[in-house]
Amino acid sequence: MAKRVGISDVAARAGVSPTTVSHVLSGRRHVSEVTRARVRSVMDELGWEPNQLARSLRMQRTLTIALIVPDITNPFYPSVARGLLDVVSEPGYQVLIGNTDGSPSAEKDLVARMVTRSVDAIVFAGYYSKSSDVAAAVEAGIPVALMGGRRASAGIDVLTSDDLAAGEIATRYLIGRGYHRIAFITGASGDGPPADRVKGYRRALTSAGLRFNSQLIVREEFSRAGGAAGMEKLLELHKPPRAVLCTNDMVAIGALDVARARGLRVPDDLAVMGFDDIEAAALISPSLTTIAGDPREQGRAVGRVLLGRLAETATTASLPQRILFAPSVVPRESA
Amino acid sequence: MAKRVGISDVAARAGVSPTTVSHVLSGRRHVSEVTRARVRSVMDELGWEPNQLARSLRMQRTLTIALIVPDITNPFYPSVARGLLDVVSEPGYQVLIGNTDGSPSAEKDLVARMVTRSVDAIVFAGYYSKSSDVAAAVEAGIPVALMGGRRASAGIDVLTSDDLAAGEIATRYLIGRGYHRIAFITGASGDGPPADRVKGYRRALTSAGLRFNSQLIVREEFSRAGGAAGMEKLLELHKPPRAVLCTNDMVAIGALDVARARGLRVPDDLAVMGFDDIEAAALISPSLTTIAGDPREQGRAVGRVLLGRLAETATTASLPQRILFAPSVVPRESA
DNA sequence: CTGAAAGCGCTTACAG
DNA sequence: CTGAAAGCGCTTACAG
Repeated sequence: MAKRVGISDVAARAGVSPTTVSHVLSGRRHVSEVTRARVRSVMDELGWEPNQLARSLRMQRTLTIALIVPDITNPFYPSVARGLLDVVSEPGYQVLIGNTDGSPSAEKDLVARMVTRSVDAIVFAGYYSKSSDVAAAVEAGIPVALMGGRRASAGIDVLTSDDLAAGEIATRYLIGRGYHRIAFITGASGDGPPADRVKGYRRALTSAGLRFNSQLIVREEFSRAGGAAGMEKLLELHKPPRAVLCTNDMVAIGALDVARARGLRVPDDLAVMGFDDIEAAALISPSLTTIAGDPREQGRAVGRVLLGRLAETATTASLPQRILFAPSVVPRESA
Repeated sequence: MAKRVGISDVAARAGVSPTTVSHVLSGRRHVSEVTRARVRSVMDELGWEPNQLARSLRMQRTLTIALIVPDITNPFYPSVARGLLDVVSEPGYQVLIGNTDGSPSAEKDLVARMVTRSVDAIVFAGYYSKSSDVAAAVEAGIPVALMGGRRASAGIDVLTSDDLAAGEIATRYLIGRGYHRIAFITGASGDGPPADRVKGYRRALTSAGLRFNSQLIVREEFSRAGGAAGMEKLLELHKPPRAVLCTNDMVAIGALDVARARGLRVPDDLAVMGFDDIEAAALISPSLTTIAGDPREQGRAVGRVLLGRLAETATTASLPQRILFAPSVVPRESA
């Protein structure tokens, strides 16, 4: 590899100053037709492209967005990444990914690293996203989009799926199909998305004039085994449910395992519904009716919000927003 | 946000030169105990961390690795990304992701962009990875790891799954379980991984003393529908196969659909095997026996190779390597 | 319409 | 043991 050519090489060869070369590139000041043509041809000839590093240092922006997630291996996040890339690539941004495994120290560390790298913006998704996780970025004046947070605050826009609506929509769907005795297999109580889904379930029951029965809420692990255990418990009830909502698709698959083992017909004897629409939901048999957000669209929305922030000036800045993504039913065989 | 503090602020406050501050940070030259302690405390006090951009420009390395893939949404790639992060994060590298959709122009474009951004290394995975795709990087002296390429060349290490071995291993597994009439549902002929899998299948048959029968190779789309279509064709044969190898798991799931519809018992009447071990393979019923590489480990291997290249000097440089990843059988219910 | 010079924030030969 | 100065490769006030 020969010595990399720089702007001054181009300038010398074209018989102009680096200033002028820079201006033909940026178009930020008029350059005479002939000069411009000459510079352009020298650029092509030498194959020169401006070094982004130097440019970034000088212009104080890197055209880089950090995407910090708990586990890039969880299919939700690649879809978000895709959506983000969909909208930010065109204006020239690249995305830097960071994986935290949900560890608070890794989260802090990664945010700090991204700050020292002068990323232009950060999208942060933690299992329990809190604004304190991104304090270092906010302090440095870097706009952040928090996925899954409870509320927006200065410098932090929040974008999250509407889990309460998800629970409501799922429940209304089952009620609409004639199921009145509906159970819910969820996890340990807390106040994350699972709790919101249960809240939506209660709300939908109430507004349909159905009684909420706490016996029909069972708490298990968020796994296939948890779903199976929950289903067993429900079937031991004096009056077992006719339909069961499961806090996520893996739990629903566990519930279906039990239904199959017991010889129950799904959805006739028992309807089963999950949340998230993982890839397997469509592939198992019976296929799983579930509630889906659109992670790629969420990624796009995040990109748009951030691009908006990056285009703002101090005087045009709008208030931090909280954007909720409405989910919808993906009807399949199980309910 | 106050004006960002720089190395000269730290130096001034500690009563030393920026040179010294830099050296206490890098440890590349001795600094007296007391000075070092003073500088350190000022660093903490002001919360100063060196601006990576400036550092990169000066040191001519960015501690950044680009990962260019066709579709980050294909679960194979997030796993590779994870493995890559596993090994490169510790020494301080970050990874920049690029999505090409397999478009040759997007591939060239992304490689070029990564070069202008002075990434330290590139891992490139195309659907049909060729070294010409990364020519710009090689010219710029940036080491590249090509995933899926046919051969290594100057500046390009190749790491790829051993599809020939995969086909052989799968076939031997079926033979070992007593299946002798084994079909293969694959795609249009070509010379990518699918063709290698078929080649391995032929080789295993031959070395087991079984006859290769071209009627038992059917070519369909790489999809669930393709798998179903292929299975139908095979069942129409005068003597249908007792076992079928499918070029990937989605195709295998299509084959299983047909088996279920026809009331065939799997694996007694018909054994079905796929390749790749997608998430759904374990979740469907009967669960799918398949062949798995270990994408995360592949990502780790890529990271190690690249880190090795980055540590090399002109004199210590070793020849480009081609590394093959051996797959293994994941035995489940379907075969 | 164009250029010389300063500066983004560091590191590192060079000198003492 | 330490510092002054040059330089990484650009962009942009400032001046003409």
